[in-house]
Amino acid sequence: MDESAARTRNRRGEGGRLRADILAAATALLEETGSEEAVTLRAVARGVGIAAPSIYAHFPDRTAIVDAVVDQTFHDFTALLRQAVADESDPAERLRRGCAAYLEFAETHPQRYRILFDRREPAEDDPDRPIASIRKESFEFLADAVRRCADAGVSASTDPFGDATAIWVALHGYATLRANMPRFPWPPHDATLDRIVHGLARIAPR
Amino acid sequence: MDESAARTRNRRGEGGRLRADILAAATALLEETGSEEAVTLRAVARGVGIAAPSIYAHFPDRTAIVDAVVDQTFHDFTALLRQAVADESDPAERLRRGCAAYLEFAETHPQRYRILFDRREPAEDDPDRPIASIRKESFEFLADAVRRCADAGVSASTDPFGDATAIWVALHGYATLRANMPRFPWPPHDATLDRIVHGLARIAPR
DNA sequence: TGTACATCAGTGAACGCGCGTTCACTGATGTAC
DNA sequence: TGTACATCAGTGAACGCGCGTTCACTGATGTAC
Repeated sequence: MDESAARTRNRRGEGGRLRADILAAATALLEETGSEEAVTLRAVARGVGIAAPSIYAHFPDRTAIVDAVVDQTFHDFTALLRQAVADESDPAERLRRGCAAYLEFAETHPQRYRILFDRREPAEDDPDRPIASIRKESFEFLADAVRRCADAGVSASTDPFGDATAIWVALHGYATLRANMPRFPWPPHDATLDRIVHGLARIAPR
Repeated sequence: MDESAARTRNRRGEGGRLRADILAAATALLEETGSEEAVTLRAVARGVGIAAPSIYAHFPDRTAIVDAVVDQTFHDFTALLRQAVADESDPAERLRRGCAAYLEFAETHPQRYRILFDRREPAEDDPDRPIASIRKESFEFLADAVRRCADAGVSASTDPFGDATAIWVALHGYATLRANMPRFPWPPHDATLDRIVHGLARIAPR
């Protein structure tokens, strides 16, 4: 996203590259301004260094750009979660790592995290872009981790689904409040994570 | 907020009544649309049934309207919290009632709750409108309740501040996720409240 | 190897819209005499 | 009790702005012959 550089035209057959540039500019704009409304078609075009109408070759309208950012973000988010727990067989550590990765993503990309979870979902899901299912999927990830702890006897949970829900809301609340209140005297990251994992997943402290 | 009714002009000396009407319209607009950006000066004027410039007699600019809604909301919120725990001497029940009131406000006025906690605070607080202090104050309310539990020996907490923080983020996460995901299979309200109060405030189940 | 041409990536000007804000104003209401 | 007048609550028209979107276009790039 270099606004001043004169963009060199893509070669034939490489027009698709502009799509990636548009997406990158939109993502940067969202992350910088912290506002979905700031991601205007014209602002994105300025970010890429192209004329506004050029975007229409790659996206049907403004909302499609934002939607694409959401899709990309969801992909990045779940990939990070999956990667964080890969190769971890100890169920308690697995849960902890998953939670830590969740918070890490939210801290590294606060606005992209917001766009995933901080908007109200529609009464009925668009079959093409089921935001509710997307959210539920990342929740299921958590529920699975708690279930493993319960199955292994590491957690005293009698209701993994309910406990996973509690963990989820705590993670979400921590992620958003922490981003919104940088000057609050937050306890150390690890201490809060401990509270959440031990207190809510009913795992005894190590 | 009746858009069609022809508004009868306020009598002399009662011009201030329009201020209240503007505030009410702005609040209704925010609560209906769920978007701060939707609270435009012109939309508010339409809601009240007046010409847009009439607002300038009562508010210096658009942001002042939103600020006034925030101030009013903060007042309503803390008043509800205070009232919820008045006359309750049992510390555990006091904490529980405080948490329940917190969630109740967020559920009844989801968008007004959002406007309090779901925006990033500025790097430095405006001395006239210290949003950080406002938030901290409602948090202190929670910290005080946890402290009372610890002092009374009802809670096993060794760090009331840290535990109150954990409760706070869980309440906030629950409030916002619940509002954003009406179709998620939420466990019963009471069960989640129990998890939060018992698991995070370290109070043994009754 | 040269050239005419189709294709593709991207542009510039223009549109109508709603916005925040300003300005000069209007007309009902109350008050002084 | 009547009337002139100041005040107050609120208006209508206009401004410049950035927006999303449309339209006809341009000019470089590759290709067919």
